[in-house]
Amino acid sequence: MKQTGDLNLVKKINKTIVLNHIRTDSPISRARIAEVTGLTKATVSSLVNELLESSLVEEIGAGESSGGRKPMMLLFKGTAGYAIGVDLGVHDILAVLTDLNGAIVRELRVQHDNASVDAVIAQLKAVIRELVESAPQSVYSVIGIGLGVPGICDEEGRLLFAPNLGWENVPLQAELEAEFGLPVTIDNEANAGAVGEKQFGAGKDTAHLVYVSIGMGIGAGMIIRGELYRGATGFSGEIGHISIQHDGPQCRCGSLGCWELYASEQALLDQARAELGGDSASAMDLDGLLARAADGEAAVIRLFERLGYYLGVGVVNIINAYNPSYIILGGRLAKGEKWLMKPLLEAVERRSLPHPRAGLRVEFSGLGDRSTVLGAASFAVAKFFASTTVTVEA
Amino acid sequence: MKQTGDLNLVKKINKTIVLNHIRTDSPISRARIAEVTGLTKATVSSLVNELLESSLVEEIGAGESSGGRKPMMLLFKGTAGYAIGVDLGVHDILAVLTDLNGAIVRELRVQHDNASVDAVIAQLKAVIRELVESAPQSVYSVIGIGLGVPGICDEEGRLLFAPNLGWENVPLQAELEAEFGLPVTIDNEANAGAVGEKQFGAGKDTAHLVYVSIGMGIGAGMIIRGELYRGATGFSGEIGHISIQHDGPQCRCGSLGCWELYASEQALLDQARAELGGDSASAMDLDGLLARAADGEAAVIRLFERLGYYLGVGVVNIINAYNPSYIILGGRLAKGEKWLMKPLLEAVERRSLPHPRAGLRVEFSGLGDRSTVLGAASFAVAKFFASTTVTVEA
DNA sequence: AAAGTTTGTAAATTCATTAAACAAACTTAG
DNA sequence: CTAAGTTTGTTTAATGAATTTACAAACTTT
Repeated sequence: MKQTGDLNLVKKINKTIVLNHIRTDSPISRARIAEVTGLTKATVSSLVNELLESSLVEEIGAGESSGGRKPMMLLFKGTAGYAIGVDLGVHDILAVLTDLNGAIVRELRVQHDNASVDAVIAQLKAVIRELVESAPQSVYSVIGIGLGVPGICDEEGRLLFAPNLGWENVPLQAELEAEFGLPVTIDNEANAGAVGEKQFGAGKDTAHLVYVSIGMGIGAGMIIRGELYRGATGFSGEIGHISIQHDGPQCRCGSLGCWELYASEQALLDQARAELGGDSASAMDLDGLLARAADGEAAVIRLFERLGYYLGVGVVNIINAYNPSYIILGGRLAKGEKWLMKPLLEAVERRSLPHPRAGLRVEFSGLGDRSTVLGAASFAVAKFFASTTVTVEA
Repeated sequence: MKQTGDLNLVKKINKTIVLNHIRTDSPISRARIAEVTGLTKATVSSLVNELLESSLVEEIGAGESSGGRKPMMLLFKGTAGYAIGVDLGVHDILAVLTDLNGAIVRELRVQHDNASVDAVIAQLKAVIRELVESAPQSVYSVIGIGLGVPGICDEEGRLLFAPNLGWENVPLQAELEAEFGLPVTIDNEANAGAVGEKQFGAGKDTAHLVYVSIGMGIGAGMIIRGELYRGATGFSGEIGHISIQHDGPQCRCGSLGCWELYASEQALLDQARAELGGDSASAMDLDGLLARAADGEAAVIRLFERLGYYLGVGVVNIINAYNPSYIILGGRLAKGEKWLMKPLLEAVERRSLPHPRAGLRVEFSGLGDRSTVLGAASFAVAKFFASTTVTVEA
């Protein structure tokens, strides 16, 4: 149902606007906020005072005058609370404690051998517990936990299916909420990564971006009209299973010629085994191949370059169908950027339609492997603010 | 910029809610509107009275009592104004006059031979003129014109590129606005078709649907969160140029193995020419082939069935990437539904991921070739209401 | 030092919603 | 057929957030 309007809603809307301006354009004065928002100075004053009282905003002293009274500059108080973001990987857990601005305060990485679901969950809880306990004193303390997982989730935060972990139907959200008594948000790691890039990466001012996570498989998170798009039932973004060869090899998903059979880490390893031969197993994992490419081994470099081409083929499909303004490539394979980028961009240049391509940026993530944790943390922050903020599009 | 809140906004929001309830649930009483919206009876009364004054709503007499005073039933007055929707095809123009409910009042079809851009525009104007002049007397008379075109448009309503018409850079919107002095909205025919299906087809209650228009090429209109998604720069939906064979035949777009090389009307005709041979040209257009298939000619039926398979391959890509709840197939090739549907659904069943497929419907359009005109007309209606209506999501 | 600017607050006004009360119109039970 | 209860829709007063207008404070410029 659509929400009805009343005075309370009006106040929420305007408070949100004021707060968001302080969050993005700080330091800023009351007068300047009034000017850019169209609200009157009196209204802004009143709302700012409430924000000051709730400790979400602070005054940091007078700013430069432009020929009159000096303005009192306002700052969003990121340290009024803290959020926890977790990236549950296939072999490791990366977790961060961030402030409300998304600035990382503390970071923990631990390996896990996925001996059992319970064992990993126990490790997960231990890591989160440590971050919760190390959070600085603050007004709101830890406001929530966000989690990115390598699989698909339903709306109740159950991890339905995570092929690379071998997990099915794990009620992670309920488990963690019971353990910590904090709001927990769970989503696919690609979705979290997309949000991370949108909030903290080069995609900051981008309403339509696609984050492609290239690991053992390929997944995507899509930001549409500034918001994460989850599909009708929450399962969008399985672009690894777009077929780029309709009569190609069988994929475990049941289809033929899926993109990730050509352009994922798994594909790279399979190709390396088939074509390089005779090498030790240890040199045949991703890091081994990256090292050999860095050593200048031509056959390995050719493997990466062909992978770059295949990545390009799939990226072209994204461009023509979605017309995003930014495509960000992340995940473990991003480490091969040096050899992947050129053939990828060549394929994009040659094969995508000119109109959707115009103005498009295609880049590897600048956040490295932190897109997902940061996105996950920002889920928690978003949930914290969601109860008190509303917006209306013009 | 986000819109600020004031009392005026509150009123707009609530008026929109009340009007939309009357539009969708009529006949309905004031008391019932208050009950379902959560607004007080007093507020509803006041807003309804304004709607009555603006002639958008009418009272149609007392309804059934359930043990008290009889309710006065309200109806949306669809005949308070009229809209014009036009589908500019490659060989013909289909235009309708609808009331504000989208009910077709009059329909015109004319052929055009595309002798020149100006000649077609002249025909277009003549058709629209006739519909404008035949519109019944009403409070708001004709409120706008919507146009679906076989090509891509920019935000100023210029038809940038229409390969099958051979047009480039035609400022259609400006031309028509100057001619008729009415608001004109122009968009791709697939986008208009998607809106038509969403408003008037089987996709009524669907927030996420994809309309696939299969003609000489293949295009898509995507409804996301109940709204048409146009991409970052307005060029989304070119799914005909998703490659389903990365090393396949050259497409005129520059890529290889594009879906529409396998699954469009053009593809069918090409395949028929290559494989059937020795037939008269007249039996080689779509209608000819449909007739031959209807006659039971096995070779032709096999052609349609193979096309159905290829359609299925592309539909699977849509399912895995978007996770829509409804995929509607329209366009000229929809006439071949009888032979296309089975292999298409088989491919979907076998190749798409179970989670995104769950609950999905894949159907040929029930609106026939009217999806686009109806959607175009509803652009005009939407624009008419846009100035006075606002909504906020819960 | 005087004049002009800019910032931020204060007081009075506006206006759409809500809450409460009520009149009108109707059904039903005895 | 009357009295009681229900439902509809309007009226009235209260609420509260934004706006308008005015103004004091603080600063720069001439």
